[in-house]
Amino acid sequence: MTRECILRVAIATPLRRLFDYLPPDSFDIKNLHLGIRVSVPFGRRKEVSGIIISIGDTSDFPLNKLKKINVVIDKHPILEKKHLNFLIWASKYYHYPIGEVVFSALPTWLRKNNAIELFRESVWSVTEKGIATDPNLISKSPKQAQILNFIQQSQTAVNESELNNNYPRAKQSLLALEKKELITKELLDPIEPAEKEIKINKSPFKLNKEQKSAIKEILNSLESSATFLLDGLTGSGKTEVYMSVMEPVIKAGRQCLVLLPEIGLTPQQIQRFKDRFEVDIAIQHSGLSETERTKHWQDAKTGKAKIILGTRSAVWTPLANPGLYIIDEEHDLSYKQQDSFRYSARDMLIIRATRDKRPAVLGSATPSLETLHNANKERYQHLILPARAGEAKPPTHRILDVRGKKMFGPLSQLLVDEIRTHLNNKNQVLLFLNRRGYASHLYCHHCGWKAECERCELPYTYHKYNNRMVCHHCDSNRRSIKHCPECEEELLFLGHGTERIEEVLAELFPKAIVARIDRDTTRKKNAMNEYLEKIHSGEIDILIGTQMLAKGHHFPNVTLTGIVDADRGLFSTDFRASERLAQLFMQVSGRTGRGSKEGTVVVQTHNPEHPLFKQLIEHGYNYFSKSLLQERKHASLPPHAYMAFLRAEAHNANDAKRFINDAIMQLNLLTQNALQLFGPIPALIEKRSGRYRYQLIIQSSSRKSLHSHLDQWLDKLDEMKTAKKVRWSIDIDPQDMT
DNA sequence: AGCACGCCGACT
DNA sequence: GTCGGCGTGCTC
Repeated sequence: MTRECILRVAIATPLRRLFDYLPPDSFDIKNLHLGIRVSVPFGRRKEVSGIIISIGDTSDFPLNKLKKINVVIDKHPILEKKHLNFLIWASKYYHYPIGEVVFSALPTWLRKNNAIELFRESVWSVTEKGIATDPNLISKSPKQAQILNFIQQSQTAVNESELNNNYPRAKQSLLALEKKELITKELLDPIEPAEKEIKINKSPFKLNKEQKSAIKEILNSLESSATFLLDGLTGSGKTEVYMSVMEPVIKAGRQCLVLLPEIGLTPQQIQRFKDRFEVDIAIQHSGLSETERTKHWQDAKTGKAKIILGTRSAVWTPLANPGLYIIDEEHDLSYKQQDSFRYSARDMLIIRATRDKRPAVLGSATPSLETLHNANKERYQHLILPARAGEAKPPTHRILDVRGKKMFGPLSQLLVDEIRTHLNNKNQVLLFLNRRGYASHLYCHHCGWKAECERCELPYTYHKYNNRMVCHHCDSNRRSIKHCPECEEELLFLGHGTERIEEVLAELFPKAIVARIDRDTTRKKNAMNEYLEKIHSGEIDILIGTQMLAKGHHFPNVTLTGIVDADRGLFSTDFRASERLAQLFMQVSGRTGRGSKEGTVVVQTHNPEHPLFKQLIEHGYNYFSKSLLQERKHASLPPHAYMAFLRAEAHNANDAKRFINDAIMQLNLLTQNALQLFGPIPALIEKRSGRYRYQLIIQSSSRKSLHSHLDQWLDKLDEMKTAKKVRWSIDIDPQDMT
């Protein structure tokens, strides 16, 4: 019997399985390795890219029906075995199709069929015709003229990345010039550059005792897979600890993967790392061009880059020589992908570190309950940084009971008086309201008509600056109306947004310079940075902001922070709402006051007796989180239980409900009712973009029993008739009920 | 997800 | 008569 060579290939398709292929004719089997990309025929498609996941000599599929691989694309694995195994693990853990997972770990450029093995940088030089051409004669296109001039002036060929840095979106102009035969392109050989000398600059800060001892603890574990929770307020010097630990790791030739929240990966933050470490830094950022991203990805894979800095998806970047894994603000929601492949970058980072026998450091001032639970169980080492001596004093908190008090729109008389005092003392004020726009509802007092988004059946938010009604759930918007379409009476506003505060302040404090910072005012590219500069220079008196202002920034001249509406989220049906509110409360409180200036945080509420405020203010986040963990324990909720959601959406609510009910039946058959099931329950926002959404909560006290039957169950779901009418997905360790 | 096959409505 | 609508079925 001849031994067949069967290649099991992952293909980017929603099917949760591998596909078996035969090697191409007259191909030396020795050159086939795991992690190599191949082009294969797939269904009716002739050329689809896949990655070899395993090689064997048997197939469950009839041998005579196996197809042959068209072309082997790579000589060397594009994903190393170790990394591939990690991806396979992730695919199994999240019960998500292996092909999708494996391909999501590649930069888009390499996901496609014929991409070359190593990214080769383009260099441009002038042709003879180009030398003879006066750039000023290309008068129609000033940009082309500038670029041609630049290349002419250069002694040698110019790197495309340099041109891109000097001239944003230079590519088009380059191609145009190439077409005119004025310049020509060459591809640089991917020569391994001589190992760059590692230069690390001194920290401008002096470390305190706690920082030093935290650094020592982590450094003692560099060869182990210990996980650390670095627990410290903003301004307690977490980043200094990260950098101090990175230093010896990089000196030893190892790499550091650093994850930051989506809004934390700012140019300033990147610069901080660049100032300290003069080494290759690979940045994984959505703002980068595809070629740059591919280049950074490859620098990480070859080990050239010593630091990999990125948001959620950077957790999939391959590393040649991992040394340390860091995740800042580990509680941040942006680390959980909320669609398609719903992974948690924090959890994946810890798994990677463990598999690599390298330490992971999770930083946060307001750790998630999951992480605190693990720290309490001593699975993680809890390192606490107190606020810096001589720096920010903890702010004073005050609850403003606004029941029955005079209101100026969203602001109470009490708050207005506070603002006035602080402005008179030449200090800045920050007002926090997590709602954009002018009014959250637009309704008719006469007949009760409400302006609603038809697709979501939720009220439109009125935005005054552009006179539009915007659905904050699906982003659809339309021109606003003044009069009721039913009875022609004038429409009224209900509920306040940041725009409204701006308006009220303009009346009450006509001389104060007010800046409103939300997604509407920072849409333009550099707007946020311009605002930040003005705030730091003291040009601005009052800042109004949404969530955007709650994280990452620090405003030393702000002495008063007002939480305008603390009541929202106090009584939500989502069991995580109070955790979130507490985190937000702490984050907002941590924005202010440094040095001599003391900060005050005031909270406007109609529920001054609520234990959340009392516990947070009197005992702090740590104490509060302990009592939350107790509650979760009594209620058997995460982290004291393990959860998965089956989510389904359909145009017809009954289709979604019927699907969930069928799914429940199937699961109970498989597990003999061993799992706790709750459903079908409508999603927090039941209808979104025209689809009704229902979910099934699957819960168990054991992770193993939760996962053990899911694969079989999902196969059953694929076959169900009712599944055809819905879009469904599985969410492991779900983070919110939306 | 793609992609093709297939069976019914309004048009060059 | 055909172009094209999106239901259904399949992918080694």
